[in-house]
Amino acid sequence: MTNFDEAVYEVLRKVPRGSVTTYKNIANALNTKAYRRVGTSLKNNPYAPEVPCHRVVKNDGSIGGFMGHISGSTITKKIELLKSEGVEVINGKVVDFGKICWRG
DNA sequence: GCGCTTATCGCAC
DNA sequence: GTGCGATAAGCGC
Repeated sequence: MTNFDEAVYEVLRKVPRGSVTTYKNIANALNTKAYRRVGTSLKNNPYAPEVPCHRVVKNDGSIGGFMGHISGSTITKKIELLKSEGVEVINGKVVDFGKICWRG
């Protein structure tokens, strides 16, 4: 896999609606440890609707979002979308995260 | 229990 | 060749 990004998108696309995954989970799926690279690749997000970067959260269930820029423009709106899918996000954290945590 | 530091991997400059 | 970045885990206080 030359394109790390593409691999991330592919894995993320496998995540079913109403579930969330973590950077570590994706990195693990890719058999790598570049947790940070995963998010950075999601930042590019050329497959916006197909690669829901908002569906990816930290290993703790917190959105993390953008080094703390969350409240303002990026993730916040998408959180509402997540709630529409069945993923409830409160205070920037996924509810029942450990239950909807998707794992390959 | 909370906070800070170190470790890790790939990509861009 | 060096630095940086949507994290993670460990150690310290």
